[in-house]
Amino acid sequence: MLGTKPVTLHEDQNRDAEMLAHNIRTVFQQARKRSTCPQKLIAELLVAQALEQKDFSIDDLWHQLRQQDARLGRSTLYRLIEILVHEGLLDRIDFADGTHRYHVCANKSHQHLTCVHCRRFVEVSLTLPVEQFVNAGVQADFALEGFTLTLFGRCSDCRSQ
Amino acid sequence: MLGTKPVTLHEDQNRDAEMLAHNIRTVFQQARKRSTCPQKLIAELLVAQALEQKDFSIDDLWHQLRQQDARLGRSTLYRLIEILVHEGLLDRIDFADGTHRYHVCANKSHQHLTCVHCRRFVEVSLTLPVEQFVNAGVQADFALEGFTLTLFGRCSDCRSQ
DNA sequence: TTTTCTGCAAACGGTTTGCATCGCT
DNA sequence: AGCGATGCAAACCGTTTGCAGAAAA
Repeated sequence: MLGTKPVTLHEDQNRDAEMLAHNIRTVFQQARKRSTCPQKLIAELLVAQALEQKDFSIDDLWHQLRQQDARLGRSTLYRLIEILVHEGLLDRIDFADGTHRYHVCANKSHQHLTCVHCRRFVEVSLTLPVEQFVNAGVQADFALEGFTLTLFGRCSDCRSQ
Repeated sequence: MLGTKPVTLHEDQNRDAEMLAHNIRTVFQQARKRSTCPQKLIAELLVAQALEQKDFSIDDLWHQLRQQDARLGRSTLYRLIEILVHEGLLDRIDFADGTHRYHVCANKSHQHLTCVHCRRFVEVSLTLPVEQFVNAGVQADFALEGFTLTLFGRCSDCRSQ
């Protein structure tokens, strides 16, 4: 497996990472009047998370951030994360038990496949009958603004247990 | 508007209500060894909610139940609701801000249209490319067990504000 | 220096838990 | 009578808030 990936993959990843970093910085600048150390640390950490395609809880982030700055407060993290979620850079997945995890948005589709057992999830890309959605909105007298599709299943690891 | 509905509608509603009441009773009997007053009150209330096609929070239920039995405890309500959610008779809709409301399941599709402003929601029935979902599951090595589709929009009341 | 943002600690709100009591069976 | 379910109150846990102090501009 290793070595079979073309070199351009790394270049693409770098480009994506730079773009994401830029987007995060921009959103922070729009929302706040001063750029600070916590903002920088969070942006860096999220870029790393995005590269690894990992999802995370607030607590995960906080523990990692603490390793860089032991004084960074939970409330700051909540405040900054809220901004990013609101601006659509982070996506929040709610689980049936009321917990939730975040991940960096690769695109705006919000289509996920999540494991009902270990809760890991992957993004999927499906072709959906969006017109039908809009029609359903019209019939119920709703102006449609978006949608979320979550597929539930059991991943191979959790099936074999 | 009133009086235009055919008589059969009422008959259907009664039939649905009886079926639902029966289902709830059955689920309680499976899960618990004794049938009690709180179980009965909750079953009755849920049937009423289903007929009115209303969604509700735990707190809504609790306040209504209190009117019938002032001693009914919150924890009992949580415990019994959990059983019904687990058995699929109640569906829980999570909102982006971490709150959630419940409603009695009309079917197993879990397709909703929710207002981003007032959070009211209606059930919709769409024809979705389920095969595609299964394929996506196969590709990610997940055994698909179900899915949830939520459409977000703004209802007419909230648009005019 | 001014004003914004942060970190702390306390408050908050919904949910769960331990336990004595109630009430089905 | 026996034991399962309930009601109460306290614990819990993730999140939010108020405020004094730190640090951008």
